[in-house]
Amino acid sequence: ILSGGLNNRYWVLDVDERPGLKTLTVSCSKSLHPTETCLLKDGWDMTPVCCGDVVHLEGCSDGGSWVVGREQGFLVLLPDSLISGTSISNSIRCMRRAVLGDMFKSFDGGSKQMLNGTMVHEVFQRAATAKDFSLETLSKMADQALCRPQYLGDIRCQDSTTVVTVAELADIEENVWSPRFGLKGKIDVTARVQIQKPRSGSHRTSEERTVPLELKTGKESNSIEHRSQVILYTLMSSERYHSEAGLLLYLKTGNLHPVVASHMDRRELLKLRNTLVHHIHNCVEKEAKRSRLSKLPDILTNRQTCQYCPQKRNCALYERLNCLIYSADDCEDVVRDFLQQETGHLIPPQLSYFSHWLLLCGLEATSMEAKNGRKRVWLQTAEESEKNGSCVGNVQLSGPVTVQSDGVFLHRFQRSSMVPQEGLASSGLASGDRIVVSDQKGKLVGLATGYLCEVSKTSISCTLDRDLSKFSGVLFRLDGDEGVVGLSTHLTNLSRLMENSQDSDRLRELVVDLRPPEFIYNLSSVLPREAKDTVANILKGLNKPQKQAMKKVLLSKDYTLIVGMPGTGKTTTICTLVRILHACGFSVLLTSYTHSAVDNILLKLKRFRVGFLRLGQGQKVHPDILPYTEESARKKGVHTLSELEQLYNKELTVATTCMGIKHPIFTRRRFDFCIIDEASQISQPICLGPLFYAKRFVLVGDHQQLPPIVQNQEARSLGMDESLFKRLELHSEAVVQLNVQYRMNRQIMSLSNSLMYEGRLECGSERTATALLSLPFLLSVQSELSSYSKSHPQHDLAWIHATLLPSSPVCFLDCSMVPALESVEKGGISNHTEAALIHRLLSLLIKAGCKPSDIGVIAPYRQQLKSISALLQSSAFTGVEVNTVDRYQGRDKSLIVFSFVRSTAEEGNLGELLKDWRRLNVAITRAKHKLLMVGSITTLRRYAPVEKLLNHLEYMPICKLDDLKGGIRSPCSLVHL
DNA sequence: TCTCTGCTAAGAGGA
Repeated sequence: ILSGGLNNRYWVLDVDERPGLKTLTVSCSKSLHPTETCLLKDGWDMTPVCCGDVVHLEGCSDGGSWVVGREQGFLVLLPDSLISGTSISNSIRCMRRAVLGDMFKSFDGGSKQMLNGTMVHEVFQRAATAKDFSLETLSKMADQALCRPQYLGDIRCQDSTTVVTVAELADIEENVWSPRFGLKGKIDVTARVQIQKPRSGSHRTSEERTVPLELKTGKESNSIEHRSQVILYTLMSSERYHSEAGLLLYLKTGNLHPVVASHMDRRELLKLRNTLVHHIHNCVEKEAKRSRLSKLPDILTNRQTCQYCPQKRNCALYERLNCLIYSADDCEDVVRDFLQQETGHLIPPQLSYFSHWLLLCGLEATSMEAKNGRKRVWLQTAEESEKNGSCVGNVQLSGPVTVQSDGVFLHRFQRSSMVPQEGLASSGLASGDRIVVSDQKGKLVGLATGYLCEVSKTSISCTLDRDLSKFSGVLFRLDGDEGVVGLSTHLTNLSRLMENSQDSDRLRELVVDLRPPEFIYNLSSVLPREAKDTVANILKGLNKPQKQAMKKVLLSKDYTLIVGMPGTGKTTTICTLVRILHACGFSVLLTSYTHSAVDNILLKLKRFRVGFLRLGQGQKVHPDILPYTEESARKKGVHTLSELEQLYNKELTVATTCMGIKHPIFTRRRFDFCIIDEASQISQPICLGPLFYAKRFVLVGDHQQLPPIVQNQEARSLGMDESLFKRLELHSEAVVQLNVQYRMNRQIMSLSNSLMYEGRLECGSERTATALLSLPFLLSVQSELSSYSKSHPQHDLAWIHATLLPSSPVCFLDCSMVPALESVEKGGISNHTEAALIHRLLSLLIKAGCKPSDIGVIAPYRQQLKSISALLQSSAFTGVEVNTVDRYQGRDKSLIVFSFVRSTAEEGNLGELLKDWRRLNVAITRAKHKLLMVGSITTLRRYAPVEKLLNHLEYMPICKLDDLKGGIRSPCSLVHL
């Protein structure tokens, strides 16, 4: 989105370089006409700006020619990537460290001093808010701070002539997003101050200003880093307060330093920002059509500085990769020593693994960044965003703001009376959505974040992280916030895998070197005598492969892979496994990628009185599991470190998502086993995370079902969608297959057997094998159809009769000759004829007595779900679940209708989705009793997997809809039915 | 050519 004005955005069309001078040809118009020029000189010419970049220009433009030089103007590179103040001030010493810090985020372990700093900040901010700095109050507040649960367990103007008086606090911990300068940050204290300066005569002038005030609790260094931080806060809040100076307060000494920035200071800091953002955005580069990792800023060879750098391992790893990629190994002795010390324990294949995955993550990050929707908050007006359904504008605070127990602020907004009334409920935002609050004018961007609670026609309530009551009267906009989750967890896990430690060494052997897993041969050595009876009892309920799986896990020294084919009772198996391990006294870390998968197992486990601790945000946890969360345990009162330790150590079993491993519990606890469900859908770097905390692990999944989603095409082709489950499967001695299924009847199962499992899938019982759809009122529907046929002999309805029959569990309706062509819309691909046909079939099936809640409709494309749902609005269809293939994985329904969607008249481009065998396999294995497939065989034959399925189907009914006379040509003619 | 769920976050200080 390009624009002129205050937050202007220009596209760089051309870069002309000459010594000491860079000339950019830019345009802020979508048509790229007219163009303007921008002259960069006096050091600005070193800005790493490239063709195709978006820039923001400050200063004066004379008839379409900008000059950015020593005394005037700024250029902000890629301004929509907001860079934090601390990242920039960190880059002063070492740009390389700042870039690595952005990639490998949570790497800094923390220290006592940091914890102390956080607490002292809070005490000061509270005292300042209360305007009470008495010793008594301070010590009371300090005591309170010491008992605050979030700190528990987290172990890891001094100018003679000018007098500055802080008159009032405007805000504490104010959040600022500045799209103008491409900056973001949180300001410790925003203070209203009175500044009295001596004038040349005897008079003193006095003025009032609102300025950022930065607190420091450590040594009074008045360092360039500290002052830079203040300058950046002043700059990013300049549109709010128009201040030119800020304050730096050292709490240890009580000294207050005014920090006044010159143009030069701001200029140099913005140049640093530009360099930093350039490196962050260009971590991958193309060389002869192949992508590779880019070079980082140069390595600093200062022993003193590097010794304590939290990024030193990543720094060294990157340098080693450099040598691999660019075959340059002529480095200084100091550097060679450093590399040897940090990475000497790694062999080349391990470095390659790291390098390979870093590249994949870099590629994927590019694709994710392109889709990042957060910048809409400042680039799009509220009206534009409202049209997309991701925003509500023109709302005002209504009623008081109330503080909730968990420290969040409950706000209520209503549409301002100044603008035409329109229902809020239709906005597209729904309760539970994450939101960002900004002002309508775009001056106060990102004021607060939180969750929507309730959306009605007239008002919206939400819980926010900050109290906005002082903004009564201000017009706000609320934007849906998808958040910006980069790949820092991936990278952090990869980096940890390369660590020189026992845990990492072992995991590296298994995962990277693919060392064969080892097993012991005798169960009696692992089974405690007193647990034998209990275990034997639990085993009774299992079938043969399930029992084998249990045994294999107990005998494993490294890992076990459990292949859970569709319907084979994966959840039950995991639940039983946990019960057995629990009975043996083993501790278990139970995880999966999604909250719902974790809770599915826990819901079962709960019935067997196996205790567990569930970590994770209450908002995401299943209501019935909430009593087991840390949150609810804390409500009963946890006040001391030992109470907290007790809470964390009490249960043998701990459950959380793979991303939940940043929890402080993992700084202390190790587990005997880690079980990961859905493992075939988790990307390798994420799957590694929980494995660091367990001696042995169990991956449960099925690589014949859906793989991890990878957005970037190149990353996918380089293997990013290979899960750890798939990678380790080559060691067949570690694999147990659950092949006895209790879901599908014989005919439905045979599809999957011929498509994927080569006949290995078996029915668990004759009852499963022969179960059919129940349609109690089929007779009356049939007679209705017959009488319709009599009065309309031109419509041959034999195909409908055939389709409805419960005795034919698999049925393909071929629309090739109808024809039923797909349509490409903005939201994706859909097929209206298939949607209409499905609508009619469902009404008949429901009329025949099929319960709507027993029906699932599946399509590979979201847009098709929309067009089907739109037809199923009437209350008769309430309960029918319409969803994508991906979302149906792990679930089933008695009756499944699958819409293939794709159908083109000519040889067009085919999508990727249906080319995937695994997606098709998931789609056809969701039905228990009846599977109806709707699609155009002529088009679908071009997909290899569908072709194979169709060949198998020749033994089953395929209704060719061209056989009927007019009946389908206009599906509306079925309406009479 | 479109499938998707995870995540609070910027900063807390030392050498």
